[in-house]
Amino acid sequence: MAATMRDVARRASVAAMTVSRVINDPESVAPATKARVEKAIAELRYVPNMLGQDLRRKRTMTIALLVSDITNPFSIHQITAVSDAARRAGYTVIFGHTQSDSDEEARQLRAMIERRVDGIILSPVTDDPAPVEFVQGAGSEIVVLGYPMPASTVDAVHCDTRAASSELVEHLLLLGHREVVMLTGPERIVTAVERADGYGDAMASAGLAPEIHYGDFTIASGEELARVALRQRPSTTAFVTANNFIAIGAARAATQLGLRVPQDLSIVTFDNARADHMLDPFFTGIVQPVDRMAQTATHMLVERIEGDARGRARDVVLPTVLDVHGSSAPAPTTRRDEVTLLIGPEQGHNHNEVEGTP
Amino acid sequence: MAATMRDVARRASVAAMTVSRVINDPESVAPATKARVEKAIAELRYVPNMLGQDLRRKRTMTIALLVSDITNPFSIHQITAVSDAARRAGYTVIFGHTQSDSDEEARQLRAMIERRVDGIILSPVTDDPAPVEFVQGAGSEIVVLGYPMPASTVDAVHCDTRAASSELVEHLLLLGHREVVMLTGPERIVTAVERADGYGDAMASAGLAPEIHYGDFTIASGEELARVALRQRPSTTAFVTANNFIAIGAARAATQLGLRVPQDLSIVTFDNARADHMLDPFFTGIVQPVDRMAQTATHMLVERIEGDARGRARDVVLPTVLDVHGSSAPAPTTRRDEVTLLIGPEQGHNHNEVEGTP
DNA sequence: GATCAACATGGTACGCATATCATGAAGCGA
DNA sequence: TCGCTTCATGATATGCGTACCATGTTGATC
Repeated sequence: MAATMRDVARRASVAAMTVSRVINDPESVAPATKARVEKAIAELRYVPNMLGQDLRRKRTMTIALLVSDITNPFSIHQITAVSDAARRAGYTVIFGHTQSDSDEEARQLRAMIERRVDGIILSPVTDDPAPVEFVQGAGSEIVVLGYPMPASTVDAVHCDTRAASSELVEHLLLLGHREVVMLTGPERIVTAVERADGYGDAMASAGLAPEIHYGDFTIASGEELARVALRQRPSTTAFVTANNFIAIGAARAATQLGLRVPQDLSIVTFDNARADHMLDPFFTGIVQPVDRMAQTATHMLVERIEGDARGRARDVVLPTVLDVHGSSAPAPTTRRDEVTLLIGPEQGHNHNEVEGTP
Repeated sequence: MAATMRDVARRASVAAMTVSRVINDPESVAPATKARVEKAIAELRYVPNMLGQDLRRKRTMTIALLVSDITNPFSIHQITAVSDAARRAGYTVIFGHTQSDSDEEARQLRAMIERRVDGIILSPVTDDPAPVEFVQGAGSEIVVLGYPMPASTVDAVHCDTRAASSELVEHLLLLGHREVVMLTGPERIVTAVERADGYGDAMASAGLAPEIHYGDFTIASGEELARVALRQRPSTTAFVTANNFIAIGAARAATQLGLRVPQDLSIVTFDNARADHMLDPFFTGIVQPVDRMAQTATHMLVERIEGDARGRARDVVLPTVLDVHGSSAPAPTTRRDEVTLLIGPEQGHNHNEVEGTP
C-alpha cells in the first residue's frame, strides 16, 4: 500500500540512496535531481518508514516516560513537561504507566527496550535496583525521576521528600497541633515510606508519639484511613497525608463525620494538584518543582544518549515549597468527644487492610 | 551491545529461525531444543528487537491516540480508557496531543504514520477531512473520536453535543433564566461552534436573543469572557460555557465581581472533570460517556485493523447525561446594577481577543 | 524392508533505509 | 591535452527478525 523509498527512486529514475540523501542531506544533491525526487515523493505521497531507518541507524530518537499513575494531575504535569523538553531536543516521547505495580513496571520497561527507545525516564515504584539494571544492561540510558536511588549507579532527579514531610509536620506543630496522624500509601512504595519517615522524624524531635496508617494512594483509601484513624483516636486534630488523593478522601471522611476542615481538623498534603485546576486552591501542602524536575531529567538523559555526559551518576536534589492554603489552621482548643457518636453507625465499613505502626 | 537473535542461535547451536520459533510458537519446537534456546536467551539477556519484527511483519501492534489537550481531565480519561481497551486487545498505545492546532495535528499524524502504527484514534481539531484522508491514504486505519465528521468516509464515535447544549439551555430556562449568555472556545474549533449552535437553537426556540462570546478553552479566557460579558450586559443571570476550564474562569470572574454562584449567577458547562477529582462536584453540566466512547472507538479500530470490519464507515452516537450540581439555581428576581460599579476599575484588563456575535 | 506422513529444523530471501565504498563526470591548472 | 581534485550518484552490504520452502529424521503401516 504505502510507497517505499525504492518506489520513489524508480519514479524519479535515481537510486534509492539518492532519495535518502534528498530527505536527510538535501545540500548534497544536485538541484535538478532534488526537484525530480521531491516531485516523486509528493506524487506517491511517500512517508518514510522509521522502522527501517531506526533499524539501520540503531537510534530511534525516542525516549520513554514511565509514570506510576496517569490519573494523578502530578503525573500529567510531568508528562507535559517531559514531552516539551524532549521535543525541543528533537526526541519523541512515548508514555507508560505502572499503576505502582512492580510487575507492570517490568513489563512496561521490557516493552520499551523491545522498541529500542534511546532512553527511559522512570518514576520507580520501589527502590529495587533491578529495573534500572535491566535497562542499563540492555544498552538504553535511564534517568530516575522523583525518587532517590540508594545504589547510586544511575542519574536521578528528585526532592528531599522526607525533609519536606518533616516541614509539613513542623507547620502543624507551630499551629499548636499535638495529635498529628500520618495517612500514607502502601508500604511497598518508597514515596509512601519516605513521607512517613519524615513525619516520624519531626514527631520524634518534638517528643510526640507517631501514628502512621498505611493504605493506598486513592481517594477511597484516604477516606477509609481517615475514618479508622478518627475512630481509634477521636482527639486527632491534624492529618498529614502522603498525596492529594488521600487528602481529598480524608477531607470527605471528615465532612461526613461532621468535622469542619480546617476549624476542627487540619489536613496537609503532598503533590497538590496545580492551582490552575481547582476553583479554590485548598490544601496546604508541599509543592515539588515538577517542571524543573522534568526538564532536568530530560536534559540529563539526552546528554547521556548523545554521549555528552560520561562517567559517574549524577544525583540532583531540587528544593520543595510549602504552600499554605486553607486546609490548615490553629489546633482547636476543646476536645471533641461527640465524634465517636457520629462514627458509630459506620463500623462495618472497614474492609481495606490498614496497618498501624506504633 | 544488545544481543541479537543470531547471537542466541549461535550460542544454542541452532538456526536463527528456531530461536524465532521458540519465541513465537514454542509448541512447534522440540522440548530439548527449546530448553537450550531458552537458556541462551536468559544467559545473553536477549530482548527481541521489535523494529526488525515490525518491519518484516508489517504490523506494529500499536495504535496511536491523538487528543487535543492533554492537560484536560477529560483527555486523561480518554487516554486511560483507550489504553485499557487496547491492552486487552493486545495493542500498545502511543499518545500525542495537538494543542488544538491543525499544524501540530498534521505533524503528529505524520510522525505516527512514519512509525507505521496500525491505527489512529483522532480527536480532530476541525472538521477538515484532510487529516483523515492523509491517514487513510497512508494505509493506516483511523477512527474519529468526539466529533462527527461531515464527509462520512470514516468511522466515528461521538455525542450529539449540539443537542446537549440545547439541553443545558433548557435546564436554565426551566429555572426561569432569560438572560443566558454563551461563552465558548475558538471559532476554528468544531466543538466550540457546535456547542454555540446548540445554545443558539434553544434560545431561538424560546424566542430569546442569543449572545455568544468566542475565546479559548482556558481558565484565563473564561475569566476574561465572563468579565466582558458581564460588563456589556450586567443583567445576565446565567452562562453556558463550552468546557470546564471556561466555567472555572467564569466562576472566578463572577466571584471577583462580587457575584455569588449560583445565587446571583448560574453557570452550566460541558465536560465536567470526573467527580472523583473534586472535593465537591460543583458544576451542573453535560457529561459524556467517556469510557464507553473510548472503548467503542478502540473496538471499531481494532476491527478495521484485523479486517473484521469492511465497507461503509460507521457513525456511533452515544447519549449524554445532564448532571445537575450546585452551580445552577433559579434565576434571581432583582436586577443587579451594582455590578457595573464593581467592573469599573478592571477596565484596562481586556487584552484577550474576544469576538462577540449578535 | 519399503513407503509415506508428520514433524523438527535449516537455508535463503525479504521488509526498508542507510553506511560505505566505488564510479563516473565535470572542472581546473599546467 | 593530461592528470588531478571535487562533486554527484550508484551498487552493495547491513541492521534484525520472519515467511517460505527445503531437507532430514523418526515412526508408523503394510
